Amino acid sequence: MPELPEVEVVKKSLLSKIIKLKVKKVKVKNVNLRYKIDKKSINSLKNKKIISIKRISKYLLINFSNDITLISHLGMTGRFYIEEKKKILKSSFYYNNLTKLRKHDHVVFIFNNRLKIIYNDIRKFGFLMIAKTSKLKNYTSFIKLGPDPLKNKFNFKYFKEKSINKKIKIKDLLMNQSFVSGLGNIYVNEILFKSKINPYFLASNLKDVDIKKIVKYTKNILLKAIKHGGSSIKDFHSFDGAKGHYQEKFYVYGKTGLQCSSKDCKALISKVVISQRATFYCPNCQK
DNA sequence: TTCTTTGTTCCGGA
DNA sequence: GTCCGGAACAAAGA
Repeated sequence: MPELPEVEVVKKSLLSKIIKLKVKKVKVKNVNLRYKIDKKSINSLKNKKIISIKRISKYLLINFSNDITLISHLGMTGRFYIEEKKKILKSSFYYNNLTKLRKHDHVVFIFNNRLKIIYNDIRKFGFLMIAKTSKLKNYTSFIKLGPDPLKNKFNFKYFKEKSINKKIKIKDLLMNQSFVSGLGNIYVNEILFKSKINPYFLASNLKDVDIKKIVKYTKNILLKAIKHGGSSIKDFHSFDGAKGHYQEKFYVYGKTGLQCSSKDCKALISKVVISQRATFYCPNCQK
């Protein structure tokens, strides 16, 4: 389930492989993702060069020449993978052969050096969309996003001001993308565990010291996850098929009934549901 | 067949 | 008008 660290890892992989390449062809096998793919607009990528690749929250932005940007959100199970040329094939065969596609491959981008990038999405909750680079700031999904948790703007002062009147559970606040953008269920569970705060605790009741801990561990955990290539649970693999390894560092996510990892704590990790999301915590450490 | 999974949006009540 | 909780939605696998 791609959250900020996973999207950042995908961004870095894409940067290392396709920056400055030119699109030779786009093949759309299935238009029915979260939002229907507009074939005409996605075909406008043909002969355009990749200028830069960025991440906003959990969105991936691939900027092409001629003011075109491909916006992508991986949803639950979206991923990009790479297929490099293995042997010399007749180009007509190479560019048209779709028989080798795997199940749930939906879109194939073929570049001028014959490299292929394939978008695969089992649940089809992700999407690909074309926008004008110069108009990205007007894109409605971006307008309401809160600060990126890794940026300086996400700090104690911001958190305090925004949470002081929020009579909602701290877990719900961290999950709210207009408060801070990029966190998802997995990392919020982990952040609250490290901060020793109960997920049900009301945001307005947090003490300064609690807020400082949350801000610190948010950045800390995300950076560590990025360093480990993200978390490969369910369907996330990085670009070249390699898995991320941060899931091996989880303290509470998916650890129901296992002993808490804190020193000298014998409590078992609880699983409850908050806002229809699985929530894991240590009832002893997170009071 | 039913349940689980996630981010986002919408609706109703306070 | 604002805030908050809950439900709905997308699709597929176990």
